[in-house]
Parts: sequence; C-alpha cells; structure tokens
Amino acid sequence: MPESTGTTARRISRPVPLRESAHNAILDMIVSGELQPGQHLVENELAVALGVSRQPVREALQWLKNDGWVDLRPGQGAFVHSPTVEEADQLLVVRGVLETESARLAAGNATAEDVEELRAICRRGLAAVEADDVPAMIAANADLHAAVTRMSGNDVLVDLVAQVDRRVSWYHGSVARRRGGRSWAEHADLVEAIAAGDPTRSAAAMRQHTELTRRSYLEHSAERGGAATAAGLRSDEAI
Amino acid sequence: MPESTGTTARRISRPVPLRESAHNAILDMIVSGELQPGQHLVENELAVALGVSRQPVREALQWLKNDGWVDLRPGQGAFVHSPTVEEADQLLVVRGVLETESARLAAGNATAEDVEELRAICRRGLAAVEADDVPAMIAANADLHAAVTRMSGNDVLVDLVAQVDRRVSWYHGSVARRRGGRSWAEHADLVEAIAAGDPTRSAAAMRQHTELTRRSYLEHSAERGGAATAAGLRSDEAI
DNA sequence: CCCCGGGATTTTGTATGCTGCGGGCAATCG
DNA sequence: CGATTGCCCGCAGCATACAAAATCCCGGGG
Repeated sequence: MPESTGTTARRISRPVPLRESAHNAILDMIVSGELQPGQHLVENELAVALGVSRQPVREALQWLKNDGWVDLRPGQGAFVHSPTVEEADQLLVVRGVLETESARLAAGNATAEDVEELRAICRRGLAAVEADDVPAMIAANADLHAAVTRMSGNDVLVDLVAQVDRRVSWYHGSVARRRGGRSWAEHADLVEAIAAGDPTRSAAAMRQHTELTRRSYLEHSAERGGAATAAGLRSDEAI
Repeated sequence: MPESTGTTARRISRPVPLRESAHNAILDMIVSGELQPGQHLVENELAVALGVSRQPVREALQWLKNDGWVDLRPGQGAFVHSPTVEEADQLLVVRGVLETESARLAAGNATAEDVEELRAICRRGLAAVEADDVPAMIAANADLHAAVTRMSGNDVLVDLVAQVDRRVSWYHGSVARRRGGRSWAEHADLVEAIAAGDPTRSAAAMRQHTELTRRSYLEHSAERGGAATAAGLRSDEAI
C-alpha cells in the first residue's frame, strides 16, 4: 500500500525538518568549539548563517536547551552552556550509574553476535591506541558504550545514556588520550564479563571503568587549575 | 550597596514566558486525562483554547516531546504519548537505579533537619493512608522521593529523577492505593537508614522499595488484561 | 460490493512583521 | 569632574501570513 508512485517507494522523500538540521548544525558548532561556552547565540545571525528563517533556529535552540547544551535566559536569548567542574562530576556520577545498569542487563541479553561486535570494537580501539589516533579512540569508545547500552534492551536507558554521554564527551576532551591504554584494558574486562553472561561481574567492570574515568577527569581538571570551565578545554586540544 | 529603595529589594516579577504557561497547561490536561493517550493535538485548537498564538503552543509541544509526554510525528503533528507496558517497566527500572543512587548519596549528606523533614513527610503519608486519601498519598510519596533526591546534592540526578518520576506517577494511577500501607513502611525503613547515615542500607532500602513498586505495577497491568495502555488507566480512577 | 483515484479541506512547516524590553552611549546636571 | 538621565539601537517574544503536505471524502470503475 505505501507505494503509490512506481518509483522505489522508499519514504526518504521527506526532507528532514529544518529544525532538526538546524539543531544538528548548531550542536556541531558547539561540540567542535566553533561556538565557545558562554557565547551569546543571536537568532538572526544563526538564521542567516544557516540560510533559514528564525523560526527553525528558535525551535532548535529550545531543543538544545532541553539537552543542556545552551542556557536560555528569558528575554535575553540563548547562551552556550558553560559547564562547571561540579556539574561535570555530577554528570559522570549519573553516567556511571546508568552505564553500570546497562552493563548488568547487557550481560543477560547479549547474543554471540553481540559479543563478537563488542570484541571487534575493542580491536578497533586498541588499534587506535597503538596508532595514537585520538579521534578514532574517542569514536571507538563511544561505539562500545553505545553498543553495550543498546544490548541492555532498555530503550529508556538508551535515550538517557546517549544524552549524557554526548555531554560527557564534550567535557572530556583530552582525557581520552592519557587514559587510552588502561581504558581499553577495562573495556576488555567488561566485554569478557558480558561474554560470560555474568551480570554481577559485568556491572562491577563497568562501575570500575566509569569511576576511574571520573577520577581521571577530576585530576585532569584539578591540575589544570581550580575552576576549569570549558573555556580551558579548548585551549588544550580539539575534541 | 544593593539597597536602593528602602523596600526589600524584591526583583520585579517577570511575566512567565507564554511557552512555559502553555507547557504547564497542556501537561495538566494530559496528566488529568482531559487529553487521552493517542489523541491528536491540533496546534490551532490548543492555541485558541489557551488564548495564545500557535507559536508558544508549538514550543510547548517540542518541550513536551523532549520529556516524553507527546510523540511528534513529522508532518503530522503531536499526539499524546501512549505508554506501553514494556516502556513503563523500563522506566521503572531506570527510576529504581537513579533513586537508589540518590538514596545512597542522601545518606551521606542529610542533615538533622533533613531527616526531620523526611519524618514529617512520612507522618503525612501515614495519615493519608489511614484516611484513605489517595491524592494526599500520592502527593506525600512524590514529596518524599523528591526530598531524598534533593538531598543527594546531585543536580543532574534531581533533574532526571523529576522527569522520570512524573511519568511514573502518570502510569501508576491506582497502584498507590493498593500498596499504600506497605509502601510507607518501606519509606520508614529508608528514612531511618538515611538518619543513621548508612549509605549501603539506604540504597538497599530504596532498591527494594522501587523494585516492589515495579512488581506491583506489573501485576496490576497484567491482571488488567494484556496490553494495558494508559487508556485503561483512566477507566479505573483518576490520578 | 470493494477498491481506486482526484480534489477539497485541514494541518503542519516556514517566513516575516510588530511590540516591548534591555543595554549601551552620550548629553546634561550637580 | 563625576553621576544621572534620556535616547537609540538591537534582539527576544509573540502574532500573523503564506506555502506545502497529508488526510479525508466522494464519485467512478472493476
């Protein structure tokens, strides 16, 4: 029934809503550092820059606000969110809790193919470490965590973790490099626990992993001098 | 220096943005059941009903979508979200995890006043049970959980839990009544664990409490016949 | 009797115009 | 010379207008 035209009947014909494109574009600008924390985002400027009207930009900004990427001061507009150390720590705590539960559930659900997928991602990650390829390390890390969460079979968890993880990645910045080797050893432990179908061990592995990551972040921001707002992140190296 | 006038320097009440009022109004309509799950929300109708233009309504709908209250099908508009049993279960799992961590942290942070506040809420809850006052029971329950979460000192946690809890309350409906007595006994355990400053016991109490609540919900929806969508909730009793 | 097409209607998506508030600047007064 | 005040400009918030898409209804044909 869906095919009305004789064409390939794929329902891709719908152009992605402009607000979504705008959202992605602005989010990219924030994550890439093109828009710095605290910067005032003027609707009109963004609209002109993206070649659309203010309306989709407004809706994109509302969305970004709900995800914690921008602060929307009433009557004054949108500003790129400036993360504080406390907030990052709190976020890392939540991430740890959610991912630990994901790992516990994943251990009970993962199929043989799932395990193979995880192992493949681990190999990619290790290769990236040996090649000192930071972007690939970050990508593999994100893939692994996303895969584990997906295997939990809990869609609500997937949503929340995806949201939290992206912001964690933003805050993280350069931590990944320093922790590269250790991190992937921990990942391997986790994957083996999942392969063994042992929820307790899997959860413990994930808890330890996220907790060490959190400690690493705290040390990092501490040595970078007191209240290291995200402005300090960019001065180091790109994400 | 801050005092310019002799008065208490209250900052002028800024009129609440219309999108926020619209958001609250629509959310009330959903929670109260005036708008039933699956119902198509026409922007224009809402705008007329609320006496505003479509713009604030649109923004409110986007916001509600992000909180999971409505589904926004592109090119087709907004529909009140229809929760499934699986989704409710997943949400309850997540709630359990987040609240358990809240309880653990709260046990380490709560002051004497905090404990007294918790005990006061417990008394209110028990009174409501004895009076068989369901709305008061629900209110006290929400207050208790909110208070515990707040005492965790983790703002990110507070946000997420607030979001999850409101939807849980919606799904819950009439479960509260059947579980009333037991539930408040478990609450009392929790409060005493927090009063003792014992994170492990506090976390365990909360875990058990949320897990029992989840079981109760599952039994409830099972006996109510297979796929009890929220449409079945309202036919029972108001929230 | 059921299925299929076409046009009218409804509804979303996007653009633009208008109003009021806030901030910055300069002229004026003490 | 410094503080205050009035003015101007820019931007957010809201409303309205227009265009495109989907749905619905109706009539015709198999």
